[in-house]
Amino acid sequence: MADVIDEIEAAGLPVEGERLSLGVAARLSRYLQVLTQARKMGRETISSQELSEYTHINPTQIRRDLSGFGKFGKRGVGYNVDSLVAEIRKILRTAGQHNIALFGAGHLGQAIASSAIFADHGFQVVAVFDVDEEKVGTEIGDVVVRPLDGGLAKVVAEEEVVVGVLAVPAAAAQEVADRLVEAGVKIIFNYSEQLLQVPPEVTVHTSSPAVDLLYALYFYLA
Amino acid sequence: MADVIDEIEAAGLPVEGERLSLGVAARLSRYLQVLTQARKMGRETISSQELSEYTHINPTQIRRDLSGFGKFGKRGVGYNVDSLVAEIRKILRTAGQHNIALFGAGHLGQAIASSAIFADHGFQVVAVFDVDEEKVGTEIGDVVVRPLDGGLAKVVAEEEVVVGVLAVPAAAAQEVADRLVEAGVKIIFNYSEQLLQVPPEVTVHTSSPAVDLLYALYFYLA
DNA sequence: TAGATTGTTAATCGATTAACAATC
DNA sequence: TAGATTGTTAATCGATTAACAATC
Repeated sequence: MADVIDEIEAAGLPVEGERLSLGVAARLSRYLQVLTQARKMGRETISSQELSEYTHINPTQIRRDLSGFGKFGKRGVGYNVDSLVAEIRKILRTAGQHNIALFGAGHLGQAIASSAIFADHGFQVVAVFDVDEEKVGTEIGDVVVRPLDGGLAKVVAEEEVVVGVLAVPAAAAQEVADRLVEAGVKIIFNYSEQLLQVPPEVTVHTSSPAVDLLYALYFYLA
Repeated sequence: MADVIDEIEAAGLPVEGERLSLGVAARLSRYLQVLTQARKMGRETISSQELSEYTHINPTQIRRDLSGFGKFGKRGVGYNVDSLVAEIRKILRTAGQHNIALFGAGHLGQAIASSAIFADHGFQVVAVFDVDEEKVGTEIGDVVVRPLDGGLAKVVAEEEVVVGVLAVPAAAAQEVADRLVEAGVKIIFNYSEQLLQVPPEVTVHTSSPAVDLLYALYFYLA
């Protein structure tokens, strides 16, 4: 049996139950976003060619990624949007609901809280924190803004928060990160420019639109 | 001479004047962001190990990327932050100033306009457009909000706008994209969830924080 | 049937990694 | 000198691409 798995792996194909490679997981996430949006637009099927146009990922790569997990497409037609969404969610094991705590109720925080993009992928903002006393007590979405020291650890535990999103000024980001680490949060999403220091078991994702722009510009200018 | 270049290329090293590979350009952009921030924090040198912690890119990969363009580091010490910023900007040919037009003066638009992240990398918001008549005429940063049909093509030409940033609702994104294409803008940065249709010479970058989150979550849950 | 698109192969290219001498 | 970190090699692994038979 181990021989068979070795053989499958040698062929470069993903194995059920195995951890996905970084690249495959990243690409599947991108397919999922396009599919989710295509579904909203009423699309029933989509081809690897179209997925490629929206993700800038090679169509052969897309077919290869997907065919590793099953025969999801129909030749001559493409992939059924609904069923492919379900399949990828199964593969990524993110079919459920995940709770987020948001820090910062300024423009960025309000933009995030009111964006559909998190909700579309099963993320729900269950708590918002801000240091500004004028903002504390106001409502964002249907969540009341709490003071920063308003029982963060308790909220994380009770609401099963798995992700902390930082939409605070750079100067405040490290302190909030420290509190999140202390409360046991393992994933931090950093929208500030601040470089964060965290223990190795915590993952920080820094969102950097300007970096993407530099990169796009290079190919435009060159 | 061509033989020498062939040999260098065969060794996998970048050649002066050649177009960078997608991967190298993307990674250099990320190094640049971390270096920019490290400089703000008063750091004078940084090691490949530290760059790796902030970018999640392998330290050997980082040294390899950089050594392809010159010997920028000091053994036992690391890289000088200031000079490495200058070197990478030279390599990416993005040392200059680039102008942006922003669409949408809501929470997201205001967050973008007031963020330091674009400014840090030489991008300047030179015009803001919005359909909302109440917002038209107000100031964001030091730019007055214009009506959406307020001479977009003229602004693009006169202010040398190279990038259009969409911070509008999904329903409005395609129309703005069409107008940008018509005005000759070749790079569109899309913060809405909308999948945009554009001609092949135009590049769309869709910023998708939720996608990054899905991806991070996969490794946390698995 | 004709056209389109998947699933898959095979060949190439670029990324990743460990290891270590060179050297600050 | 001792410790740290670069620059570079070599070996492996994963991504990319073209091509095309299978089949809807």
